[in-house]
Order: sequence, then structure tokens, then C-alpha cells
Amino acid sequence: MVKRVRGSRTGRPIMVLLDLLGRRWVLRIVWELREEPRRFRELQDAIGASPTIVNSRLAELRDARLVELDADSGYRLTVLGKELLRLFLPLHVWSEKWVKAI
Amino acid sequence: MVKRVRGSRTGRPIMVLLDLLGRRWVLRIVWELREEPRRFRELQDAIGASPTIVNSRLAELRDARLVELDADSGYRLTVLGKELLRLFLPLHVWSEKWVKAI
DNA sequence: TCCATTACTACATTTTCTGTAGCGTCGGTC
DNA sequence: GACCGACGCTACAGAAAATGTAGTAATGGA
Repeated sequence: MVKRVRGSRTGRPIMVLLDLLGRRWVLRIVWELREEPRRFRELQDAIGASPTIVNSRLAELRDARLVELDADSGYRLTVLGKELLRLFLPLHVWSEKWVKAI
Repeated sequence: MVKRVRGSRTGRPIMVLLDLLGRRWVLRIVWELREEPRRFRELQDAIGASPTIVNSRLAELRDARLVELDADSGYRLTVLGKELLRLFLPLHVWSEKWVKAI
């Protein structure tokens, strides 16, 4: 299920993960889903990317079991996706400090 | 100093940060520098990217004050870079769990 | 002077992303 | 049962980014 992709030639979990998260829009999509589910177009408008790439990133995130589509509410984080997001939340605070330093 | 780039149209710190980290090879480079400094070519070989892109990503990371070049030892994380890395370390453990789930 | 090491650049080719238009399905409403 | 809007998603040409390979320029030691 884990695809042989891009930078992750070793197959080590951390590399596969960094490879996935390092793709354009992936972090941003996870971030946009942090509070509530979003519809495809809503998500697309929020991040400002083309539908083509939004769709392919969503497909990758669904493959990775981080995002799922609920027919009633839209795209949302899975349990795994929420765990990952929790690891990322400290970035929010840290980014404020970082911006002041640069 | 913060460039107007790609997805970060708002200029909100978290968006600027997610935009930077979401570029190909950036997370990987930070990860490769987690333990000790690395020479340009060493880094390039480790991640398997072209020198062109390694160089431009390093330039971005240096602009962002996350990485610096020490003539004696090579590229290394700055204090800010180490702080950021610390936020990322939990990913390592989590990625093992994640891979088992997919 | 020669050679190795270093960071880095040039550039043609390949891959990826964008922007825009539109498709197909489904659930109403008249 | 024909129309409409919302929905997820696809097609495709043009633009942008990354690759792969070769090479430049600076530095330091023999």
C-alpha cells in the first residue's frame, strides 16, 4: 500500500512520511482540515491550488489513511490524521516566534 | 526577509512556515542535519537530489535562519533550526506506528 | 605547479503544477 | 420527466520546477 515514491528509496517509515508531507500542498491540506470537514471545492478555494493537484494530493492522503471522504460532511482527518495533526500543532505557536526572528 | 512565495498569500506565519516546509526536499534536508553538520555533496548524496535543487533549498533554509554554513564543518542547523527539529522528532516514533496501520 | 576538496552554476530534458473548461451523478423542484 | 444546482472529479495546453550531467571558481596543501 505504501507506494515507492520520490525521495523514499529506503522505505524507512520516517522517510516515507517526510516524502509524503514534503509534497506541495500536503501540509496545507492537513492544516485546513484541522477543525472541520471541508468540501472539495471549499478546500480548493481555501488553499488556492488547481483541482488537479488537490485531487491527487487528496488521493495520496487517502491512501495514507490520513484523510477520508464522508459523503455527508466532506473531506476530514481520520484518527491517524488527527494524531499527526496533534504533532503539528506546536508549529503554530513556534511559527510566530520564528517570524519575529527573521 | 520573508519572501512572498507560493501558497503563502496571507503572510500568516504558520502559512509561510507550511509553505517552506512543504517544498520538495526541505523536510528531508532538515532531517539529515539532525545529528551533525554535513558537507554540500554529502548532503546531496544522502538525499539523492540534484545539486541545483539542494542549493536552492539550502538558500531558502538559510534565508529562514534554520540552517547555516560553517566553513569548517559544513551545513548545520541553527538554534532556530534545532528548535524546529525538536518539534519534528515525535514524527519518527509516530511514523513507525503509522506504517503498520497502512 | 599541480592536485584534491569545496561550494556552487549552466542548461537541455523531463516531470510536475496551473488555469480553465467541462463531465457525470445525484437529489431536489416545478 | 425536464431542469437545476451542488458535488467530486477529469482533460489538456501552457508554464514552472526538478533532474542529470557537466563544468566553474576558490582554497589549501605537496
